[in-house]
Amino acid sequence: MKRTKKLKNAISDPLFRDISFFEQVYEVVRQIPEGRVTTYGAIARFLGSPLAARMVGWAMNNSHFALPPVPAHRVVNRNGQLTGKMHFKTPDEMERLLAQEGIPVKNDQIQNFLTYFWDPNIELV
DNA sequence: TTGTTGACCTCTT
DNA sequence: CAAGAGGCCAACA
Repeated sequence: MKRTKKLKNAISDPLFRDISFFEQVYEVVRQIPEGRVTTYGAIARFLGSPLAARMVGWAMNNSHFALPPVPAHRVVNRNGQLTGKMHFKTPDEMERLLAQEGIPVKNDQIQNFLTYFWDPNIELV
């Protein structure tokens, strides 16, 4: 499918949504329950591309445009680090949102990460 | 159109 | 055990 121009519109215009890798990522992220987190790799694997974790990162970068809003703060890297915190409105936004949901964060690192980890490959059959 | 660059992960020296 | 490279898909110059 030709999608160069179309996809560009889809990204820049939230109302012009298209089924793309990005959209799939958004869908998964929206399924993350409150107070739980998942990883880029888990999402990538769930979408059928275990090695496409970087793309998930890219998707999150554009998640600001997505409607309905995507809880991007619930996605961290494999170690439970808040690697994307600098891409929020304010650097402490991500940590604040997580803490608000009852997830302890210290030095950009989620404490007891495995306790809060939510794997779409298991939860979403 | 080609090359570089990502909010990353995994396998290989 | 540490370090490097490859891989994925899309954006941008």
